Amino acid sequence: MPKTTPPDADNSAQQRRLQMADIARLAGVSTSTVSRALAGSKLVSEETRVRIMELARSLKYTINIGAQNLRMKQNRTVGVVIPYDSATRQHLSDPFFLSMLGSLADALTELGFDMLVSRVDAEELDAAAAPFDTGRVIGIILIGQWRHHEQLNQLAARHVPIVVWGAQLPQQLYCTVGGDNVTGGELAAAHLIAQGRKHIAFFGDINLPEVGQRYEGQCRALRKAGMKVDPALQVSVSFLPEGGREAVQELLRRGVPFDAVFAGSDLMAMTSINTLRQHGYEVPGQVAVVGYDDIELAGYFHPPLTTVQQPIREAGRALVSQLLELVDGRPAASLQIPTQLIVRNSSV
Amino acid sequence: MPKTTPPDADNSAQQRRLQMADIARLAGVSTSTVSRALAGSKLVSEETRVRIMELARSLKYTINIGAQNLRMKQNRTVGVVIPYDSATRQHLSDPFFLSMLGSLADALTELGFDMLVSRVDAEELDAAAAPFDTGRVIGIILIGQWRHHEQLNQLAARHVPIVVWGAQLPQQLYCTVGGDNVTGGELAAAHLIAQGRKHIAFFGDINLPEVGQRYEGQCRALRKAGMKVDPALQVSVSFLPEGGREAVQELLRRGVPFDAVFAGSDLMAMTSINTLRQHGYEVPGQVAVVGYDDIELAGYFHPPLTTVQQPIREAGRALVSQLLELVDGRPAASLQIPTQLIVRNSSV
DNA sequence: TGCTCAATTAAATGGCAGATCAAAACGACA
DNA sequence: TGTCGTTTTGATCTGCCATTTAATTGAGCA
Repeated sequence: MPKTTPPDADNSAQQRRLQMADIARLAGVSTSTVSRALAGSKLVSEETRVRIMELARSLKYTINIGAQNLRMKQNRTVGVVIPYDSATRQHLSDPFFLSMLGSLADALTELGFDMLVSRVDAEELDAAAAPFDTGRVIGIILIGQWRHHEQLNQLAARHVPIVVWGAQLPQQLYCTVGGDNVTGGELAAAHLIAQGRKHIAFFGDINLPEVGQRYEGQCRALRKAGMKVDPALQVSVSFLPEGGREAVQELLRRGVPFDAVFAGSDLMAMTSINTLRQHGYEVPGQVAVVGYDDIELAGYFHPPLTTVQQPIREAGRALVSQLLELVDGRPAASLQIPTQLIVRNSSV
Repeated sequence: MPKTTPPDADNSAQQRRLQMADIARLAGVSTSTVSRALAGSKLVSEETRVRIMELARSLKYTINIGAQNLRMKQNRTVGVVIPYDSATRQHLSDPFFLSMLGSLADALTELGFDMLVSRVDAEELDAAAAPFDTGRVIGIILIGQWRHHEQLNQLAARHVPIVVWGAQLPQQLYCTVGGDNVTGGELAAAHLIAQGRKHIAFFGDINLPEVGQRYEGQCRALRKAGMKVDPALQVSVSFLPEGGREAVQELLRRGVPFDAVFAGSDLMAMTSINTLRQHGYEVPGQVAVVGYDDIELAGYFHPPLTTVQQPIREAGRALVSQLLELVDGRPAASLQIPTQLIVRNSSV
């Protein structure tokens, strides 16, 4: 090959990103001065600082964060990891998780942090730490604990700063932030009992810590009311949208009488209602239904859905603040955020 | 506990991130060799490469991506920006946008890219380029064009690699990927006409490019059927969930007879149906309703919603591939992805 | 002239990659 | 045994883009 690519004039000229040295040259000062000026240091005179800042703004110059991070050994990016179930391919689809993502985005933006989102196979949660291991983020917020308690413990043992949205469990080394699922479940069931319902079914996979606690809450409410817990009324189904349909069908197959359903998520409640209707049941007339999460659509559903509201806004903030504690090397206690029953028409 | 934390030098030792030099020392080789080994260069023997890689893995060492990016002038992070309307505070809430986020996450993950998510005030779209200007991402995908055509043009003129989800507009300097809104609207309206509906209302802010095109599609279908377009049947309301309710109320106030509604989004269709029902209208008996987007819940609504399906999966992939074209300095044509009418019960 | 204080600069640093050159190990072959 | 060639590794130095420390300059003042 006689010639290689043109030496300079090429596309580098048209596109090369400005760097501090360029600003320095154009301003007739050294890079040190530019650096200090842009950082607002008192070591430069007011006059030159203003001059440099204006020049930078007019040229749309911004400091290269990567280089800055390298030099300062700091970083203002937080990793948000959403595990997905490789078996069911349950992706970023449940509206609740997506709302949580939004809430985190708000909380992080407010504090000037960036949000690096990634999805990992729930079976290989080790990979969740990758953005941390490679130095891209200062810590990880994981949405959805599922049943991977052990793997999460391992991450925490490795000193990966990580905060998990989910339930508190015994022997837990990592920090969780979650709603008060037991109370939430109790509120929901107590409400149904107060409405005179006698046979309250529970839909949801009670092996998942959060769902299990909600069921525990229901059982507590039943006991308090002097009613007995009937295992035949508990149907374990996945979190997938079809879950509701499957649960209703399974319940009908069992032939157990029921007059109320407490579903582990709003999505499940909605599909349950639809399926119940297809089978000729009236909601709430014959079967009262209560969901969980209070996703945005809950109020717009037909009938408007009674549900336990998850404190999304506070959750986002709490997750972030606990993570920052960990990042700073302080211990971060797990938090439980109060939940609230929102009564709408699906249960009264 | 009598003793405080163990004495020796170590939480610095335990906490300091390993770097290449450490691995080199532990492996008894030079950093050059480590670098070459981890990069898979042929200049190291198979044997030492394996040895070094195993050592690295056992120590959970990973190359510092920031430093690597700086050195190699490369980067595998893409920015995804969601504008929000500061007036209405419409946040990351419409399920459609959230699904899009999920789809992008998939498409990017598949190609080994990271996703940096941020939200910016729609009135200050300049800020959308910040993650690019600061070198954190190689380009920007913007979800939601709204009415900020001009600002987007400016960004493109600045050579910010940016791809926008939205409608193609005249004199557009930036690349868009979007559904075929005109055809989508036409399909929806033609379907309603075929069902014998005579007075089809349209709900949605037609100043938004995408919505405007959907309305245009409806008008085209009407004209083709020899029906005339009645402006009184077009109700401009925001994309907020309450939009549906407001639109129904406004339409009733106008006193125009109608027997069908084509709503600009599924969310709006759902709230419209609810409001119609409250006012004593049967859906689809008296009023047929068609939505737009085919969000996950559409099929689980009551009645299951007829809607125009947005090609989310393809959209995510297309957005990414066009962005990568731009990043590589090639021009990227705007794309329109075909849409499809999903007929369910709300309209038949 | 000597000295202090403020403003600025030169130079080192951060963690890694790549290029170059030198050194060493190894085998082959005369 | 000595020479040559090949393969593998080491040492060094520079560049990426910024920050920071120590050094330098200039002005003001006794």
